[in-house]
Amino acid sequence: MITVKDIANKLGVSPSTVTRALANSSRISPKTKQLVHRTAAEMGYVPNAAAKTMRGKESSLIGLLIPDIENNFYAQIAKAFSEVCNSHDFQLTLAVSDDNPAIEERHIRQLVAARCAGIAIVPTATLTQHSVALLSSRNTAQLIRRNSALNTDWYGIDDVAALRSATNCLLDLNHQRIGLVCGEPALNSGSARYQGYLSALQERNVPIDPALIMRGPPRTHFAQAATNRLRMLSHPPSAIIAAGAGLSEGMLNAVATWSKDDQNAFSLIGYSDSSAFSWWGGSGLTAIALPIHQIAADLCNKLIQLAQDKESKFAQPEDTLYGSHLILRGSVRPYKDISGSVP
Amino acid sequence: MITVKDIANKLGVSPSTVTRALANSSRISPKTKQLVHRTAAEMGYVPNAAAKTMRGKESSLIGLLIPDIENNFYAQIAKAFSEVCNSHDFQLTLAVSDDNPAIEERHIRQLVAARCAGIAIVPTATLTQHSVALLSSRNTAQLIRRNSALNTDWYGIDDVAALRSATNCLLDLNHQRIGLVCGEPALNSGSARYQGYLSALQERNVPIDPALIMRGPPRTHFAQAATNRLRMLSHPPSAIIAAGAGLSEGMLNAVATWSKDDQNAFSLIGYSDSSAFSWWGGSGLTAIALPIHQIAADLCNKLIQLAQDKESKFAQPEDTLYGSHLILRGSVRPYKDISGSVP
DNA sequence: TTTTGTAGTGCAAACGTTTGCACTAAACTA
DNA sequence: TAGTTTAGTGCAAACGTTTGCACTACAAAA
Repeated sequence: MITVKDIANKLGVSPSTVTRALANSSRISPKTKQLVHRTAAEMGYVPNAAAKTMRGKESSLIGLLIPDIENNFYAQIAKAFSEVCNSHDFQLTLAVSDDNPAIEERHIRQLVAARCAGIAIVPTATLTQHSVALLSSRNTAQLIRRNSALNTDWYGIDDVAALRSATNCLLDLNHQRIGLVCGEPALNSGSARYQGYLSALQERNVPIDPALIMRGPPRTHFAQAATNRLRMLSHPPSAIIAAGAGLSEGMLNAVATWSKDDQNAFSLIGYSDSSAFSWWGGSGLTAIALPIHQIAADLCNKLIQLAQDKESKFAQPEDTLYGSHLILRGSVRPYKDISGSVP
Repeated sequence: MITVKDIANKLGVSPSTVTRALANSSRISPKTKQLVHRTAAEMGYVPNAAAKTMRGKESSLIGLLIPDIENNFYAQIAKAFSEVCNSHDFQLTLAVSDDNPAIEERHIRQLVAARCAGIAIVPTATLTQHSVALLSSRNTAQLIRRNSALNTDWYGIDDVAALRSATNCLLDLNHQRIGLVCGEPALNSGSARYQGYLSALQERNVPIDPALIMRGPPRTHFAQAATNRLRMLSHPPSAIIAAGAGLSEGMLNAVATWSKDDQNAFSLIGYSDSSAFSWWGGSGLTAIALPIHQIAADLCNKLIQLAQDKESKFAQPEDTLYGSHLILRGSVRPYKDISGSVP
């Protein structure tokens, strides 16, 4: 591989002149600059990022650590990061934790070893102590989920409002028994969504049936099982809300195995809209739509800004909340009592 | 940040002893090893990957360059890469080209600058000359698409067979006019899929109507427009095959805007199965299923192996083909002539 | 006792880039 | 003319890790 030294030798100048010319320093004569640039291009010079990192203390890598990449929600985040990184000449490293704290720690160690300029993380509910320690002195920000052990910026959704509006939508259509598939209490996102659901019911004095509330790990598998359990209840709900991106996937996987009649017996609401939801079931899946691209892009920009501004590094961490809105599709229908007790 | 030198100073030994101890060299006494390991952990030492790269000539990064990440097909690839990289202590850097050769070149330059141990690429149809030159001396492999300007291994699908079987499936159900939404001729994948379609028709002596064949860039937008054009034909097809992952997305986006009657008037086949396809339209989308996780994992393993075995580096590039199978769902129905000309 | 072997450790160089400082030569200023 | 500035360039050190070579003890062999 060609190095600055090779270019310098070929041109009979010193390596420093070459670097400065390539960096467009004002202290190099225009002729020299042009010559260096041309020669570098001719020789196929590509700077060595590792060497640059060595001197500068930090690489131009931005780390993104997410639980899943197959889920469209996280894919959208990755897309936004890719775009922002590219436009600022940073490079994206993707790490997938599969919601496993051990794998997560492994990835964090790698990201720190790479001296990433910034790290964005959707943390698991139970970050290991090592993970916390590794991240503590680095430029880090949390996305969607917020782990209080991490003293960082957080970019998230106003989930209380999001779930309240989803629940209200169903209440407006006379649903009274609304199933909720939700993240476990250890997840702040799960708790906020749960609170939103609860408060909507309470405001209307609708009785709360704990049997309708399924809380567990934010995984597809759990949601699939939970959704099937809701269906099998002796007194089942008439509607189900999946309060998470992975959970929505699980819910839909479950429903896909049901009979047509059963499918029609439940109104459904998913979390984080995706284009696949508009195809769903012929009439589409009603879903909570999030400005997720915007959130991810904002966060990525913030990380890059923090990496570049040495001063702003000592600012207090802030929380940034984003709103959401409901997209109504065919999966939500007005409740009709089929028991016959009321005309 | 803690360095080996810091550990060495604290212990009163030399940096080389520390490195060797951490690397479990047989030439270090067990006591020293244990001491060093403990001290390193206590001090929170995390090795500097850049320094390691400097010495070793190569980083432990694996670059993955794909056209899109929101499409489930590519997300599955990224997932497989993430898993394999993690299990071999490599790190994944993700680059999204959006099928734009200029962005692609930019990313390639970054990947080369990072001295990636291996680069996997789903190339655009028209790689720039610079891109080709940058990749020429690096450990590279192509995935799915194959650009002949790149003299590398290729891991792809037997697309002729895949499209032949999809087309035959429709012919078996008496469809005669089958629309094809396909990648442009400059893409080898597009050409192979086109050939598969053609050969199936020819083998049964079914007339080929060029109006039914839409070839263009492998983008969602193109496919959406093309699908809408097929519907508007004065003599429209009774079935449509989307011969690409992005193209399937476009086709479904188009169909989602149609009337229920029109939706039922067309049998549909998508490319690269995903869980969302099983939800599609209530009865599911028939699709060509690919062992994409396996393909991506195999390729990633190969890249890592090549990066580690110095000898195998000079082997001739090979093509590896994978089979596919059709998953039948409700979107494909037998053809019924509704013109009334035949009973 | 001398020689040979070996276990354990240290020294120093190298990887490629950047940058503070020093230097030269030419162009000004007084 | 002598002193001062300025433009342009070079020298050398530093970043953190690894590794070939050299070195010191001490043990085993002759």
